[in-house]
Amino acid sequence: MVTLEDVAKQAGVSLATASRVLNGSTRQVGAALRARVEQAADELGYRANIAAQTLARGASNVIGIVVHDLTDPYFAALADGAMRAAATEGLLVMVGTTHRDPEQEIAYVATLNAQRVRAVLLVGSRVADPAVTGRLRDELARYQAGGGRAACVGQDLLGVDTVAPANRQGAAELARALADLGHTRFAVLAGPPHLVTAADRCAGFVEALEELGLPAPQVIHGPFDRDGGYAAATQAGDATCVFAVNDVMAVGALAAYRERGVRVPDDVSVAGFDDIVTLRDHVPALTTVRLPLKDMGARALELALGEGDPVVVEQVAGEVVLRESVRRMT
Amino acid sequence: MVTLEDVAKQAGVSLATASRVLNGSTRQVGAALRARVEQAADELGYRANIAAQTLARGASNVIGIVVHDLTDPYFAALADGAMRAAATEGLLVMVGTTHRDPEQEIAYVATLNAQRVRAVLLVGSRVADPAVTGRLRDELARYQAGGGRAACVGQDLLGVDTVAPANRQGAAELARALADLGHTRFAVLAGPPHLVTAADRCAGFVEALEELGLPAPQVIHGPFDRDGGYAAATQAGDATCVFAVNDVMAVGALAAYRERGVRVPDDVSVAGFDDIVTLRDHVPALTTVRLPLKDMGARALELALGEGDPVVVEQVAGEVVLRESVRRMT
DNA sequence: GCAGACTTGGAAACCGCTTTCCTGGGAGGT
DNA sequence: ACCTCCCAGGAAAGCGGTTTCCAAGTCTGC
Repeated sequence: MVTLEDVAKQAGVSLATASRVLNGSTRQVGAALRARVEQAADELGYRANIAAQTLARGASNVIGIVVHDLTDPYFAALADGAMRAAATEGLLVMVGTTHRDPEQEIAYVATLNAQRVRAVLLVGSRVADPAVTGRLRDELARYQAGGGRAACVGQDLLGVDTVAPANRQGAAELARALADLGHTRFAVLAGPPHLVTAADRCAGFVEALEELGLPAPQVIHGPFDRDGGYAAATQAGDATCVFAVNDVMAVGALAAYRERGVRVPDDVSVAGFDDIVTLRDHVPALTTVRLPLKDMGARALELALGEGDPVVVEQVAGEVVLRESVRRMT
Repeated sequence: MVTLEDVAKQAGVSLATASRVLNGSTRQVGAALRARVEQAADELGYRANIAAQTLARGASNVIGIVVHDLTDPYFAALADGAMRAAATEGLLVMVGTTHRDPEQEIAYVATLNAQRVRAVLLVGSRVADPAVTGRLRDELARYQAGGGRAACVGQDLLGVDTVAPANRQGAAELARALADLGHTRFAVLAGPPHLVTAADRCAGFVEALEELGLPAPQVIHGPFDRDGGYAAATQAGDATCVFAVNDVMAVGALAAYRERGVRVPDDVSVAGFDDIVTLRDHVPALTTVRLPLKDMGARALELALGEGDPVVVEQVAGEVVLRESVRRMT
């Protein structure tokens, strides 16, 4: 590989001058030398070694993003938002997928720490297990002790800047909207009990129904994905309206109903949560709670990059979007 | 940050010994010292500085993946496949999204080169513009001249190892399958004319029809995305069967028909290409050509990591999947 | 009990770049 | 004309590791 020294030699200047010309500096370099250096670099096809720069400068321009699964459009949208924001800041992005394995998440934070990345973004829902969360917090603390910055999208469980969707409120609003339509018997496809996002959405929904004086819904736990929604839907009893705690599960539920000849929304209404863009053409169109995922990703990056010493927790409100997957009763 | 020197000092050993204990080496270290070093590292919370390691070792364990758009499930699946493969190799992944801007793609390759990444994967369709492709090739050549490895998923345009979906054949098979169902009047929602993937799929389809002695289809160009499919569908004439060159466009087309009250497949049949997983619950279920996207991503990484000096180009066959979005005529 | 072969630990060179510090020369002030 | 100040250019000291090369010790075999 061509090094800066090669360029300097070819241009007949010192290393320092070559560095100042090519890799940015506050110092001026005379026009003549500048031209010679640039020409030499061009002829030789010089590319600065970023590892060396990072080492010398003591700061890198890489950020790390940790998500569960890139093929899940929810994470893809969040990651995309963060990546676009990173690009405008001239930052490079390292992406890690954990496939929901907390150990992987911890390992990834350690690695990003080793990379001395400028910031790390933890995206997605975490389990409430204090042992695992504790170790993740330790690893993050270690990273932050070394000057690293971190932010997270999801719950405020980690003691870092957080962009938190207002899961409880969103679910509660949805519940009220559905009750407004005349529904009284509900089921919740609630996802895993220990997953905080899922639990919050479920709780918000249940509480809102309680406040309205409606009977408690049937709560069915299961995996947080499409197949989980599918399976849970087959267990739902005589509810007139089913709330899946995320859109992907709702789609699974719709598939289950379709296969069994249960008409949506005629026989049963279905609602989800997130408003995944890829699903906007789904039939029937899904009633859901819209979250501004891209903005949330971008905002998380902003928080991570910011100086703010006190830990910031931003609630992001969702917006209930009624579509054809629910019907008015009576 | 805690450095190796801090650890060595705390353990009362030399830098060399500490390095050998903590960061892997062929050399043995005595059990007593080893234990002291490990304890010191643990107490101090030492994390090796990867930038320094990369510099010293002259090799990094990072690979770069360049995709157009992570929120497009096609790229997400490909990237996911590659990332899973990378994880099993213990490699870190740097992901860049270009949003279809060729300049960004070139810039990203330059940056990955500067990072001295082990390999770079270019994923996705490229435009046929020789000027742009030439510059990308130059940048890649420069990278490879420095010992870098590259592979690409898409067309064999770059002179690097390539995993290429058999677009022509897949489209041709699809055409024959549709003709078998009795269709004779076709339209192709063909995407941008200069996009090689789109052009190949269109050409394969058109040629197959020609071979069958059927009339040439109406070819409608437009963007390669959902809205492109939507717009193109509104321009389709009296075809009984519409082929969108990718699934996302097909979904757009289905949306357009739905809005206009055109029934699919009763009034018109629709087929796509890719078999995007997220769309498997779409209604009506989409007839398409299945591509093993995850495997392709993984395979591309394998090729990039491999030693093989001669450039490998692997064709990956697609499989026609007939679903309810098409009907039998007669 | 001793020469020679292996091991183990440490000193120091090196990876490629940034940046501080120093030097010499030209500009500006009086 | 002299002195100061400023600025462009270069030498060299890091940044945090790895690895080569030595030296000293430990084992073996006879």
